[in-house]
Amino acid sequence: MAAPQSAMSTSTLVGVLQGRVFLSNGVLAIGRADLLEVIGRFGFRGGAPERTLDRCLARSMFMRLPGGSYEARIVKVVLQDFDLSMQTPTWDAVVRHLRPRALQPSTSTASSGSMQIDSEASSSAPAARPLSRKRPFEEDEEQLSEELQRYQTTYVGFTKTGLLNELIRKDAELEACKHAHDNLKKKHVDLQKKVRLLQEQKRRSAQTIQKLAAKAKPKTKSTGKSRREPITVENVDQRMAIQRTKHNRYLTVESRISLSLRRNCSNVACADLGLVLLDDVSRWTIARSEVQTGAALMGHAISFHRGMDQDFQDQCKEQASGTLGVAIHCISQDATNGSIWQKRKLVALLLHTAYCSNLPSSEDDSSFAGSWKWDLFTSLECIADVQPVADGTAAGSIGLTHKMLQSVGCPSIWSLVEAGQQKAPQGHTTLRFYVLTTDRGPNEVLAKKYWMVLCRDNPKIVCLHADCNEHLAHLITLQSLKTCDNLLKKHGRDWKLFSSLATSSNTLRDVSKAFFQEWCNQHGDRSGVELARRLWPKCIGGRWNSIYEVVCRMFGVGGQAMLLPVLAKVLSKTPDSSKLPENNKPVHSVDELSVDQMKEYQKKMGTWRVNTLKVANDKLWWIAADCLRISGATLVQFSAPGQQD
DNA sequence: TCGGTTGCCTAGGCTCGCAT
DNA sequence: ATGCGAGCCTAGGCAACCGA
Repeated sequence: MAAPQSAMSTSTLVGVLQGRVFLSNGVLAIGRADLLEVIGRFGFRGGAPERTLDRCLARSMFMRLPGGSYEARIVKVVLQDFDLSMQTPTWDAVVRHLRPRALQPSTSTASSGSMQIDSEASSSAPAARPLSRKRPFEEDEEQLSEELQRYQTTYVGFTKTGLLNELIRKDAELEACKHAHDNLKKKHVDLQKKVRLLQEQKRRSAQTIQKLAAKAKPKTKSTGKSRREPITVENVDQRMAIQRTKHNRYLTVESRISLSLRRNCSNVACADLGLVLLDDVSRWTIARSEVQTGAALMGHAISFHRGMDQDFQDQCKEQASGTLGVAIHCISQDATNGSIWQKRKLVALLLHTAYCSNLPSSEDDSSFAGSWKWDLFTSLECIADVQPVADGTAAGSIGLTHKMLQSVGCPSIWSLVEAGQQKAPQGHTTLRFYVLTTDRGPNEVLAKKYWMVLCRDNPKIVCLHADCNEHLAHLITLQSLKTCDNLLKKHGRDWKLFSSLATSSNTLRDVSKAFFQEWCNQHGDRSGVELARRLWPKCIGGRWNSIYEVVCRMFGVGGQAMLLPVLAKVLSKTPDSSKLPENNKPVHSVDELSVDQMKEYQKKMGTWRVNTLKVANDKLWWIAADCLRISGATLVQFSAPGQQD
């Protein structure tokens, strides 16, 4: 804002800072916007600043100057008697001391001097706020002057500005002390609360210990057995009951385990299990119980393996001459099909550990020779936490195995080799056996080789391979299919058994609707609903046992006599070629790829239909399938015991 | 501390309506 | 007739809050 020239006629212009004009009589010549800000900051009379300004102007509390400026005398008191070299913080503090309730127009002449204000800080100076030293404006001039004069008499040699600065400094110190005091007070209250809580915890713990001790004492005396009885057929209802504590509020630990077992042994959602059990238990309680039970099992496994390590270390310390420690870890690991969770596979690991920290030598115990003394071993079977498969390679498999073993506290070959363990003192030996049971996937086979390489230089770690029996059934089926194909070739057949079964099942799935209708036409509606309504099962390569479902269905619906007439009728019809691009019909899709795929599919299905009809007419195909069905029953029983009818 | 409630979110499956 | 997307449902996870 430019300095109004007319203002110089009544006051002497001494400076222009940040658009504000400072006059030698201690007033500001400021613009309307600044004046409104001043009114807003000092809260003159309350109400909207605009209305306040209008009222003040009407009462000549501000003087309007030519050029759109106003003369505001709010700084008169300060400027009268002081040297005017105060910095902005000082100025703000002074204003706080002098927060006026009303502005009194003053006619007093001003003293000379100039005021310097930090322009940047000035614009963001804090708004006036009431302080402990707040005074009404009516008394401000007289009281402040009297107070300062009194101080000057006491503190001789100080200027008024110096005294004021001292007051401001003391104010700041007081504020800081108050703040620190509040903090300490709060901390004190918190600590008192914490002490009370700890005392309460201590008291309760002591009570619980007393109660448990009182409970345990008579039982151990009277029976001499463990406090917990194992679950048997007779007491299963009692042990698995859902019970609550005496206030009927909290579930007992046994009940929580029971809930989680019931949930895991059933296919009932958490939200519905309460309804099934006729207990008003929330789904969250059941979910929490599952987590707690799982955590307890994991904790037990970790505790067991730590105990094992401790036992081995104790034996090492004792330096028992000629003793042998043996640990056997049987690891079974397999992954699910892909995309089971977040587009990824999941892998599970079953671990069976048995160990004996001090196996007697054959010289010590004559009965030991020739047989293991398994009663000296302590064992545990546990399941590691399920992990998602991020890397399907052998290295990824090793990483997952290592991670899952760590999760149950069992050292892996890797961790043993890395830790340089097996450095037992002279006289004591600890042997570790790792039995790795997996499928015959290429990554698993390679991973097993990696494990063997890892421990090849360590004679105290033995790594053994084993094949999973369930996967073995698939491998046996595969081998029998190969043998069957060789025999078929010798009998002049150009089709193979698995591929012909897969082709026929795909064809039957493709024509399922027509197949059902034709079956109903030929064999009646009742037979159609019973035998032909369900979708034909699929053959899946790799899951070789899947063909048993197909051959069982083939003979379950009546074999060649029932199936062939229907198939012949359905497959003799020309396939629907209405969508083939060779026809001159308009094609909706503009996607060339999908057109190509459609053509390819139609072509393939045409070939499959011909092949299906061909093998269905061949008596040998039915005989081979029947042989497979009969011979496979045992394998399926091994592989998936619940599936066999 | 425990158990219940509520709200918000994700994933997957299914149905239905609409456009082609 | 078919493909596609919106919407709904189910199952479940997580966090915050509340009351006893």
